[in-house]
Amino acid sequence: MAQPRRLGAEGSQVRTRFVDAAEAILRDEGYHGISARQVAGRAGLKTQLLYYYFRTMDELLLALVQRVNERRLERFEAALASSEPLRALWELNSDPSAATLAAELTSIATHRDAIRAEIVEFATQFRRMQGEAVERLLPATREYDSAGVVMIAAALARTIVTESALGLVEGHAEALAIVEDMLARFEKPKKANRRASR
Amino acid sequence: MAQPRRLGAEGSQVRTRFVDAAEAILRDEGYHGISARQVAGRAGLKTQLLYYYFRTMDELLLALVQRVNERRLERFEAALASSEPLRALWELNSDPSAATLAAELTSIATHRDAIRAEIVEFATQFRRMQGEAVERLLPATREYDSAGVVMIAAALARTIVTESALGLVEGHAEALAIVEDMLARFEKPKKANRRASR
DNA sequence: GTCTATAGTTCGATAGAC
DNA sequence: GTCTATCGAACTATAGAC
Repeated sequence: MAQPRRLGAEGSQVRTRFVDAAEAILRDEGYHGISARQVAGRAGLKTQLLYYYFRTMDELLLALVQRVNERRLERFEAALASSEPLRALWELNSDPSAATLAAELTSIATHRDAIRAEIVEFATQFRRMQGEAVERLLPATREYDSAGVVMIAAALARTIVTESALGLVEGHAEALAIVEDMLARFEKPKKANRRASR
Repeated sequence: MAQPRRLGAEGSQVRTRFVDAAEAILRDEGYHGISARQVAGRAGLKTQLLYYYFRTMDELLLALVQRVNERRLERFEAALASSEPLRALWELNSDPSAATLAAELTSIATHRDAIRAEIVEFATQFRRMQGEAVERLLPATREYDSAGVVMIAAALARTIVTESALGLVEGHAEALAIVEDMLARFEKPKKANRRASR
């Protein structure tokens, strides 16, 4: 039992098209657009074909979450390798497309246990990795705990992206100015005075 | 036209019960539980009766949004009148019940124009009011812009609440420690050294 | 692997009796 | 103001032919 029908292979091109469509819908319309019919419609495929590749909608969403997470890890490594890793990390968290997707998936996670487990596990690890990276990047003389700074930055970045999508921008510019100030202060600490501006 | 059926009065007790039920569902289960049938079920009333009091589900949700906003304003005034207004403001933004509700309503706002307009308008005003209050509360010698600080605090508070509900807590304690430090530093500036702790 | 057909559920909303 | 009855649409998912 538990395996009534057989499924399309992981690497299948059609399977990928379904995941692509789910991602596009989540980005453009949000969680409410995610139904088997709409995903298939967007992919230009028959609704029932989706159930050949995924047992349930949860399975499709899980595949999307995993793909999103993998991509995020890759971009994280790239950010660390850049010449301004702190700024690159901030921009990774601020990427509208990725942040919107993450927010919608998190919203879905509220009432889908499998999705929630996957998201929470990854987010926990990812945030820890960011904390360790920032710990290495910031001067030892800094004022605040790395994990706390990463948490605050992540919360701010995602909030700005999701609010902007709604047309709510009050306070964004001012908050971004603070972030810019911090980045300018810490990104290239060479030997510069770290209590400079504002 | 546009007024096909007549509706129950604003002050009606039954009407309030529907709004109460919608609020409870949004708190406990999230946006996905908000359907006419489920709201009526929770209220112990017939589904069709809901449509006597509200023309559409949007109208019910709008009534809820307005009630939530009014309550928020009241609590804001109370916070300002407290002995530790900065802390009270932080706690207002961190209240799990209110923050969860706000987050779910915001999520719903994504694809409901009337709801979005109401939420965005209020949030804009409310954030501005908070900015002005903080501007008055913080010492003039402070480092950062009030509006920016309010934005960051609001984003952090809501994020911590919604993530905690999912079971994601990585970085929360560290971020809260930073907030505590700030509050301790600024809440009672009497004549104390403002570069004290850590 | 892809199709047609369809079961079974829930949804928002309305008509009309009482 | 509250009820019964119901429409039409969207939903997840399955059965079975090709």
